[in-house]
Amino acid sequence: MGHTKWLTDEEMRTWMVFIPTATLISRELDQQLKEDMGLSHLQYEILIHLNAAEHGAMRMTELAERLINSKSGLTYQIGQMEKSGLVKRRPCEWSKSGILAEITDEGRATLERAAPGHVEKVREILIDVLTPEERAVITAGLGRVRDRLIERNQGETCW
Amino acid sequence: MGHTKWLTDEEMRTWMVFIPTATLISRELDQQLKEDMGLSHLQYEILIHLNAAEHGAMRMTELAERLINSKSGLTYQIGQMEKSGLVKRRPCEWSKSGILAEITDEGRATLERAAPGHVEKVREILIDVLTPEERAVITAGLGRVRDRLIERNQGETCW
DNA sequence: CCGAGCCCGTTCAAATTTGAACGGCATGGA
DNA sequence: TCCATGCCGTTCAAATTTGAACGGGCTCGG
Repeated sequence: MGHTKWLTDEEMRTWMVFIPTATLISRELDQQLKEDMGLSHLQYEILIHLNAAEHGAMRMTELAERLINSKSGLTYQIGQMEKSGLVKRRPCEWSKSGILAEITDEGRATLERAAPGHVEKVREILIDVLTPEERAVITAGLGRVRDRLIERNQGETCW
Repeated sequence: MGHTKWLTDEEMRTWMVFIPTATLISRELDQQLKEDMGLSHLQYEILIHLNAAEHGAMRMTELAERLINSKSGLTYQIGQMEKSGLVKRRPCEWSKSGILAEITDEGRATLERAAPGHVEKVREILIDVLTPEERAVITAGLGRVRDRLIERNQGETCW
């Protein structure tokens, strides 16, 4: 505990580049989705996850975990999206206390319309700016970082 | 514009790893700072920037830009931190309408107490999980991504 | 001198996020 | 059977964030 192992210049550069980049990317995507389709990035992600799930439905808690979101935050957003007709709630058959969030046809249609612009933006600001080699390294390295963080958070119930 | 250039599997993997990792890291740091020192990550960053600035002071708008934050959001947070005594406001001498946010002694002391734990966490969750080679690639690649985003946002006044 | 336009930081209302607490339901051991 | 415990999704109040609008001061062209 006595001595802090400070970051070297090289380490500091990595760190100083990571957060701002992530913030900028997030901001950019949010803005694009909002302008084009009136969706927040979170809402878009919700649609993506539900669309990919079997039967287009997923349980609230599981969805929250996948999205790395708080349960209450998800409740709120699903509420909003239900109002917009992108999603609907349905009781879960096999677990009486569970609730399924299910994507509607309108939700799928919205997603289809939103996807091209979103993907294009992702390419433009991130993917196409990196070389395949860089992408490979980033995928491997950050993948490891992510897995550790997920693993470590296993024990905790939720937020 | 007919055809969307979708992401390949390899590209998709990069993308699917990036946002969750950033989210998890951000969450983790927020939590650690909050628990240890009652600071949000934004507040910590504000202290870092002010501490590094000449005279420990910076103009609101410039600070907001550096932090990639909205002006109104910064006004709010500086207000909070002023209440806590970490920061104070001071009129800007050379530009009558400007205001300087200045770190206080208490702010510096808080930062000093907060830094070791923060750095340790950054190491633990990101830096030490990556090899030096990975860090080099990430710094270069994401640095380019960041610079492009900043450049592109030059024209816009603010948020 | 005057007014248009700009930058500054703030204000405001609305939207969102957060975390703690709650009620419903299920499970397992006493 | 009965209660402790745990998970589920929701609710609630408080904190924060967002974006538009505002008032003040400055500068430049008329």
